[in-house]
Amino acid sequence: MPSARMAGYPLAMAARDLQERIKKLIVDQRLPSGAPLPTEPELMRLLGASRNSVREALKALQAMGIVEIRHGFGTYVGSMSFAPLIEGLAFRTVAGHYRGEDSLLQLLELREAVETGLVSRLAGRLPEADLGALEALVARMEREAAEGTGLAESDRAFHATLYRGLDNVLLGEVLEAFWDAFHRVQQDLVEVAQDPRTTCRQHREILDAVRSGDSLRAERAIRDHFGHLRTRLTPVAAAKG
Amino acid sequence: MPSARMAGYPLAMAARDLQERIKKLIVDQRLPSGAPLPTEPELMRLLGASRNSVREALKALQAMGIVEIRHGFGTYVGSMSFAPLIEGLAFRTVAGHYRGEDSLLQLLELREAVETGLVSRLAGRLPEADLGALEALVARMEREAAEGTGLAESDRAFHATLYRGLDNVLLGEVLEAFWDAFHRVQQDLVEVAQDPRTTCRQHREILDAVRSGDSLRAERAIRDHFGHLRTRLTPVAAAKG
DNA sequence: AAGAGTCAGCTGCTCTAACCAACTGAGCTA
DNA sequence: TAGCTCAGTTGGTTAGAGCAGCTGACTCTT
Repeated sequence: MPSARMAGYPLAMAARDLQERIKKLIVDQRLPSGAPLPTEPELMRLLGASRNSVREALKALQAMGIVEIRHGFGTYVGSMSFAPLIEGLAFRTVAGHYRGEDSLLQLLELREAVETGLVSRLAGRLPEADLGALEALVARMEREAAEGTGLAESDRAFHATLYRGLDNVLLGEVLEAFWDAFHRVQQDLVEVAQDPRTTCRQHREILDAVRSGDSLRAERAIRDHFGHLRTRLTPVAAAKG
Repeated sequence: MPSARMAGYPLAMAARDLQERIKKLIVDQRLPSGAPLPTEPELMRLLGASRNSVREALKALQAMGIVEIRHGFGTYVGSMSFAPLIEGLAFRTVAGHYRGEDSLLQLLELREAVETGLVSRLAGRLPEADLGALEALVARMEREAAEGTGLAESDRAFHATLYRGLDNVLLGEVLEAFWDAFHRVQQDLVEVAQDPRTTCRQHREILDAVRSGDSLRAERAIRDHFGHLRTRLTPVAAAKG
């Protein structure tokens, strides 16, 4: 005989329900990121389900970034980052690519569409501190370009810093997620042979344009940057498709 | 004694690995959305893991939209939609809201930031077919406003149709995901008492602006629309926080 | 007394084995 | 032939046992 099931709950549909009830637990108790959740045995009692069902629910929540599981330590409320979005977006793009779709190009265009729209609003409105940080990043990129080391991390930081000026954490995270997904897939799928010096020049132009306050020039700078990436991408993607 | 583990794999880390290997299976075999995956017993043999571990991996993949599980039927490659993104975004917003953050406002601003940037590029470039569809949608909204029925679905369709003109499926899906997340959270958290006639007027203005080809006017129309939503939102959100 | 090693106990992780529940399709019944 | 029933397949759930990582208190050494 299975178990003395708690009255009031239907016999099936445990799994989907469990997830909801765990989420409700977090919301109802106002648990902040990093707060400890009940242990697996406790959740079993609390939710009236078996260990397996509880674990499956937790695994799903973990995949959504809602919960963080640390072996031998405990389960915690997750950081609610967009790591799952990156994961999903990257997989979707890779799978599409191998099926002959231009999914990588679409991902790049998504970034371009969003960033061109945002950068024009930034032109002339960035605080001096941010401009300085961007300046330092471009300088770092130029140093890295001369040394021949990769400048991916600097590129990521540049874009992140740029849109920090919009003063919306959520937006910043989403853009970073797009960058991460694109970067990961690009590394997995194609060998990009970009000239680092060109990349530096383009970033400096973006910075100068934003500093000058010329919206149209800023937009054009971003579009040039992405356009360059796109031309580097298309033939390789087509050849691999 | 547990099991004769397959040689070549470390003793631990099965779970994270299993997900990767199932994803690899999909990619390597070029499985399109909807294609059937091996059954659970087959996956057990194939991956050399127990039923539980296989199921936990599948649950995680399901949460990411990579896999679709149908009880009594089979497991299939998922539609790779952004349903998980909606889930995660909605939960993040709800949780933040109950902790006193203005997360709902941030979500709205995210939509505003992206859409204002995009709509200016659309102005004057929308094919007549899309303009006609938008016209029909606004007409439907006006009818719904008069009848007093909800016009949420029309609003969703309007925004979706609008950005279809950008010719990027991915972008369209992301925007729809943002809309869905916002709509769901809004319904859960606050009672909005919007005047449907105002909403209609604003959508008609957006349409007219886009048709006229005046980028600035289109941008202003979108900003007005979101600004109106924002003013309806702020006091309630603050009161509930 | 202070430091380092050990071990008991928590935690989550994996496995096995059995049974429940949803769906399909072949075969029986009317 | 039309409809029903039932067996077989698939995923869903439970149970109990043992494995693996982390912590902190205890003990042994210095």
